[in-house]
Amino acid sequence: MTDEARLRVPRPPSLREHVQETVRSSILNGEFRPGEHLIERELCEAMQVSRPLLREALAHLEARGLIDRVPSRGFVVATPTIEKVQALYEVRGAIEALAAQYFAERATAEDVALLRSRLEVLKSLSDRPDLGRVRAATSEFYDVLMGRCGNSEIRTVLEPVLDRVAFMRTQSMTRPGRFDKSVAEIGRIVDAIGRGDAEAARVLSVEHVEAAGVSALESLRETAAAG
Amino acid sequence: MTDEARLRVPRPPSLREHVQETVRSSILNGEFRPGEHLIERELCEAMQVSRPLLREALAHLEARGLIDRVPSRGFVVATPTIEKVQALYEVRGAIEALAAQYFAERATAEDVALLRSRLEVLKSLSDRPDLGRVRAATSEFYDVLMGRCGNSEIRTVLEPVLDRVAFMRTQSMTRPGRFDKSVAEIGRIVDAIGRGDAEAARVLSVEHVEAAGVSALESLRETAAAG
DNA sequence: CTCTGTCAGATTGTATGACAATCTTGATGG
DNA sequence: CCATCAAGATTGTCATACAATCTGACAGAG
Repeated sequence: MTDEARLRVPRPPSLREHVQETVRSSILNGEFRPGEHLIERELCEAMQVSRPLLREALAHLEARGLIDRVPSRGFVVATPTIEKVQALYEVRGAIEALAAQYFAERATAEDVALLRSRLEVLKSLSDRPDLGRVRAATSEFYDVLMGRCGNSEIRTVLEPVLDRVAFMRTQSMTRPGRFDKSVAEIGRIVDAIGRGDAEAARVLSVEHVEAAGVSALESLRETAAAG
Repeated sequence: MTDEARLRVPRPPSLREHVQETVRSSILNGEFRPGEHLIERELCEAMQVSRPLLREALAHLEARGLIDRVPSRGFVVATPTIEKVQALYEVRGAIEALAAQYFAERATAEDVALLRSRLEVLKSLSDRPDLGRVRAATSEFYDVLMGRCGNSEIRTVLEPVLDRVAFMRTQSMTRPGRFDKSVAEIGRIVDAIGRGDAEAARVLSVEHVEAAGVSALESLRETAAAG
């Protein structure tokens, strides 16, 4: 396995993969709004790819829950209802707690140091919270947490969940004080991990995601009321 | 939402959906073995559908982790390694525990009664464990557990995980005594749910899936050693 | 006899164009 | 203003095509 990974020659990402990531990131950063109808011909022209290829990519994104298929109408960007967001945050809490717990139990000192360094990046952004930077730093933190917690499947399960609440997350991060609180909570989780206190890491993670969920639901209700 | 669900007129499953389910069930019941190469032209001919349509279906299954894409070689049925199965059972435990916990906290008496009836079906199979019947009954039990636990997203997250260990599960169920033990464990979970003891339901679920994982890994090691 | 290079065949990756079924929209007429 | 209908847009699906790449076999070199 080590050899396999080390000797692998990097392949250029396939065209389909590229299409998929393009649509995905367009949704994640809000370029395509929830409920928006994705018109295949338009996307094909914009990206200069064939319709079968685009539809393959969309099928992939549909399976991940990022878009919905409406019969005879095609694909629309998934709309987060209150119930769905609530449910997603509950699931996210359980899985993230598992990741934190395993990280505390299984990670090496080097892994913990890396996690700490990602946390430092987040902390350094507290002064001037640039949305793009915050997203990138958060994503890198999760990369380490999911990638080195000793359970390779947590990533495959958690990633779609994070994608589906990504838009909520950036919205709730802009709420006054939420970002600092969030970083502080994550700091306590990392501290628990550093102590090797898996149970504390687990509980703190559940609480952290719960708080994040409350914040996300608040901003969702606001925008729903405003719209 | 209630209206939406109640008023929906049943649509015939689209062709693509049908293709997808056909390939999926062929993998789940072991007709396509792990590692097997899926040749597109053959599948197209067998199902009498076009290649773009088949590839859409395969893209969907790839996103769910049931098949892997090998560059320039196409799709192969995902191979469960020891590490992956271990990791999947850990994740499954966390999510299933969440479902059981919420079921205990949120379900109505009617829901609990329905869950109990599904359990009775499982118990009734203890005498003569027919593999097909066991699978069907287990799947129906999970349908109720996931569908009525008060969190609609648990299903979307747990289902792919269950799919990916489906083959392991049927294998480990045939181990002497495992099925009866499994049913007994599930019985204790349902009892806890019936008492409204969410914490017990959670812990018992984690333990149940842990035991199931041990059994699955044992049979995986055996077949690995035999092959 | 083993290794290496090469070539044909098989298979994927991707594109084009097409057409019926269905939905939406706007116009028409009451 | 409302109901009806026709035109246009869009999806669902197909057949076909072709270059790039992989596989396996075969031939030649050491």
